Amino acid sequence: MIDYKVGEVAKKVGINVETLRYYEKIKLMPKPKRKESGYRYYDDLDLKRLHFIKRAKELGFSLKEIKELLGLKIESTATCGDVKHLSEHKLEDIRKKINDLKNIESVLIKLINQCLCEAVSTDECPILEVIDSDIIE
Amino acid sequence: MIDYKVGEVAKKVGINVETLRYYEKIKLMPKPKRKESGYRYYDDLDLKRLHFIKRAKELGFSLKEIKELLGLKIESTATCGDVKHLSEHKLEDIRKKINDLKNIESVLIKLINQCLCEAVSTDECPILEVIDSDIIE
DNA sequence: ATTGACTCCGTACCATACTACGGGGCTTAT
DNA sequence: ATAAGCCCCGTAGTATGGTACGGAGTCAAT
Repeated sequence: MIDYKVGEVAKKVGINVETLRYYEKIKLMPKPKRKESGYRYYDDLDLKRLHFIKRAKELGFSLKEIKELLGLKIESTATCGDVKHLSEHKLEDIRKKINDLKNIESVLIKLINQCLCEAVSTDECPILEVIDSDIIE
Repeated sequence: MIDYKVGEVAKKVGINVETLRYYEKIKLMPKPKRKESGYRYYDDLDLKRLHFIKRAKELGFSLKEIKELLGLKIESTATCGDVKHLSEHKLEDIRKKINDLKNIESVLIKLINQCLCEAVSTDECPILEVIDSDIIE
C-alpha cells in the first residue's frame, strides 16, 4: 500500500497527469487522499482501476460505459437484481464483440495465407468478407 | 445492383446522411456515382462497407484504423509483403482484444452467479478482477 | 404545375476525451 | 536557503467524429 503521487501514477499507467485529474473531475476515478501539502496520493487499487480504464477504452468502451462496468457491484440485496440485469446486458454486448472480432480474425488469417500463396491482386476489400460471415448484419 | 440515394442508404445502415457525406470527405467511403441531378447513388457493396465501418467503430477501431483494414488488399506482388506484415500486426491486436474481452466476460459470469447466490455486498469493484486475469497488465 | 420530400453544398456548431498553459505553492537535493 | 522539479487549480484549446443549418435545386405525386 505505497502512496504514489500523480506523476508516478501517470508514468506507471502510461497516461498523463491531466488525464488523471480529468478522470477525477468526471468521477471515473474516486477522489484520492491528500496530504497536508494538498498533493494527491494514490494506492495500488487506484493503479488497477486505471489500467482497467485504459484497456477498456481500447476495447471500444466509452468512459461512461467503463464507469458502469466499474459500478457493477452488489451493495445490498436491493440492488442485486439490478446488478444481475445490467451484467447480463453487458455480457451479451461483450459476447457479440468477441464474435465479430473472431470473424475479423479469420478473414485476416485468410488474407495472410493468400499473401503467402502469391495470390492475384484484387480491387475488392477482403475485409468485407466479414460481413458475409453473418454475425455483423 | 440497385441504386440507392443517400437517404435510403442512411436509413438502411442506421447512420445519418451527414455522416455519409463526412465519410466521403475523409475518404473512408469512395465517391459514389452521380446522376444528372447531381444526386449520389450507392450500391450494395457500399452498404456492406458502411455496415462494416459501423460495427468496427463499436469494436473500438478508429476511422483511421478502419480505413487501414479496408485498405488491406493485394494489389500487386510488390505490396503483398506489406499487406502480410500489416495484417499480422492487426491480427495480433485483435487477438489481444478477444482475450481481454473474454476475461471481462468471465468476470461478468461470475458476478451474475454471485447475484443468484445472494452474495454479500462489497465495496470493491468485481470487474477489476479482470486485471488479475493476467492479460491486461 | 405546384407542393412536399429529398438532395445539394459549405460552414458552423457539438460531444467526448483529452492536452496545454500559466501563475502559484511544495519538496528535496545541494 | 535556494533552485530544480514536482504539484496545485482554473481555464482554454485540440482532435476526433460527427450533427445542424440554411438557401437552393430536384423529384414524384396530386
